[in-house]
Amino acid sequence: MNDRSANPAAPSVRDVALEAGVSVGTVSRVLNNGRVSPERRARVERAIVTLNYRPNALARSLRTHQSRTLGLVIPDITNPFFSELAYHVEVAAAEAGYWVIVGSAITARREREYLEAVVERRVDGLILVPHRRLVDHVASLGDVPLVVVDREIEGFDVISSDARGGTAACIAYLTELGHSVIGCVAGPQDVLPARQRYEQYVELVEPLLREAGVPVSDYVCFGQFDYRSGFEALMTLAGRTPRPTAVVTSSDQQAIGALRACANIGLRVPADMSIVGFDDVSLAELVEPRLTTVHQDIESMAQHAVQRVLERLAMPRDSPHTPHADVLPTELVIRDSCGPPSA
Amino acid sequence: MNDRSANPAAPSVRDVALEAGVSVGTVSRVLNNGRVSPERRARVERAIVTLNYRPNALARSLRTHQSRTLGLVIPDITNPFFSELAYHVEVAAAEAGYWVIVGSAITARREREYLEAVVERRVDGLILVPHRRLVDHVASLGDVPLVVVDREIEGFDVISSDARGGTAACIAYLTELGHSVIGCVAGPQDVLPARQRYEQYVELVEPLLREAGVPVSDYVCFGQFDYRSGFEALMTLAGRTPRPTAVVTSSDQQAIGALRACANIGLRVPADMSIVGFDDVSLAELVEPRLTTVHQDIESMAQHAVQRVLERLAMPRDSPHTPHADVLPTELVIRDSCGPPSA
DNA sequence: ATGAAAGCGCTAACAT
DNA sequence: ATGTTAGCGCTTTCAT
Repeated sequence: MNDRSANPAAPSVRDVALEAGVSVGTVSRVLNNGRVSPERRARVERAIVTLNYRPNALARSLRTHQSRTLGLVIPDITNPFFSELAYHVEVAAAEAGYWVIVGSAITARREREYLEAVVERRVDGLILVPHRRLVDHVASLGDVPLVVVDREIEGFDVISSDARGGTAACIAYLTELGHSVIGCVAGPQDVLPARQRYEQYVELVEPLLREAGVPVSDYVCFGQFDYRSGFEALMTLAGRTPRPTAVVTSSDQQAIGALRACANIGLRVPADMSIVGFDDVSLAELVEPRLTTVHQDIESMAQHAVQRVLERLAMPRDSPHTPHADVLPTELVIRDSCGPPSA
Repeated sequence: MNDRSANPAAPSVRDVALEAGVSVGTVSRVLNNGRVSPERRARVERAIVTLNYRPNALARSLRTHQSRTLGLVIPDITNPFFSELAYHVEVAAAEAGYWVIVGSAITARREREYLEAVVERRVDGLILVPHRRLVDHVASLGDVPLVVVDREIEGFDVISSDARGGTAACIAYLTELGHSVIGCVAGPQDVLPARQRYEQYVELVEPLLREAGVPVSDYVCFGQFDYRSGFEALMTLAGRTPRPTAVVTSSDQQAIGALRACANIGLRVPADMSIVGFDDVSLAELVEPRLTTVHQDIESMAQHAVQRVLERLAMPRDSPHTPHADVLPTELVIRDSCGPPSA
């Protein structure tokens, strides 16, 4: 290892002690608000300023077995849902005196690497939005307190929001408006909330479609959560006969992609086509038309996640615990992208 | 400190050595690909698996004086420009075998805290997008290699993109289209690229406006980089007489906010109003109409930043170095939000 | 209240 | 090639 990369001048407790004319123990005590006479405390503090001393968090954590750091591993920091989650997790953690290391794990392999890196860094706890359901590698992580957000892993605490309820609210709203031929842009089915949204859709819409004599399967397109999937799905759905008059999606990004597709093929929203999103990211009310969507309280999810992980970390490791599941309420936000069918 | 929060069972090199019947030195050597006989190597590797051992990165860094970690401190992870930057920095760093800790510092105070935390964690280098120009606290950080992105701090390496050139290209394009009364949504003037965009605008548009007998100051609105500022600015600008037929902005988010405002007051884009963005975040081509904007190569900025910081970190600390400034080219991407003035 | 000293988990220099 | 050991910078007994 190249030792030149060490900061040659970084002062240590020892240097501070020397400068202040006290022992290292005393320096450590002022650093940690221990009992120190005012006179010596002042001397130490002066020395700290003089030397521009900064405690080495590595050494400190090594000694105390805690880092006051949480790890957050998400699939894609570029996705507004996750970047907002990251933001709120940071804020909630900071409030409790914790830092967070976030890792954006675009692939499952990368996720595994991140998880390991973060554990090797001895974070005190872990918040994870895993890629898929079956994450065997979490088991090998040791007994770091871990909470899963927006997904589900057997045996761990999970924080999610009420996907079924949200979807049901969408469908109810649309049928009330007069729609019956309702399409669905579904998300990846190995992701829990996407599956729930899909299942709830089928449960509610299949009867309607059967009445019209068409198979539900023709009115569902599976894809990712991204814009492109929404775009492509809408192109497909718009080709069905009878053409759906409304489409529910699994993310705002899909919905915005669908909006784009409508614009491209001359379908007016909502006159010719109603679109409903999912998530209510801040962009939702800035597109044209403003998106009717299902609001997920990301801030609250973040707060619950941090609280749970801190809770786990405060209890003895071997204490028995049943995993806890928090399902946060979800709410339909009505804006401009839905209306009665024009036919 | 509460010792219960330590992982009680986390095995150490010593445990592995015991299990494998070798010395700690040998274990360390297999961990670091040193010379070890195949036979003992195998024994150690087996022990590692058996114990589910993970090296303690803290102890390792403490000993070697390097963490193979970079710190990235940005103003707001929620802003797509920065989240894309974060993503690409992570990728570029990973390629070189480095991890990155990202901190989203919404306030200047928070920025200072992050910078300190990250230095205390002994990151090998730092990439920073500072809040304001005058960041006295970076000086007190010690001599960590630091590169500044998209801003400028005296004495440090900086990576930026050609804001002036980008703005000039917008204006040229608009005048070619026939516009002369061009408004401007400016960004915070203590942020370098925002100031450059503004200055370039004034330089180019003031002569045009003077001809029309109106003061430029009436055609500029200052704000943040966010949607709301763009929205509000456009509302103001649309009230001027003569009404501008085109507006240049300082970010895509501003531009999207402006698009919204146009929709609200019944201004068609681009027929009644041309809008040009800045940044070309992935969202730009997904709004309706698709945004004509100035493309910044975020990926390239990220790569340059990582490369520079790695470079600094490889050279001896006391070696003389003139700060380097990389200004990356910028490019006008023509999509649908601009057209000739209809009047 | 303070100093001396042990030790957190690891690597690297030194012996062998 | 392998074992032994000092020490990275810190906190925390244990004496005093």
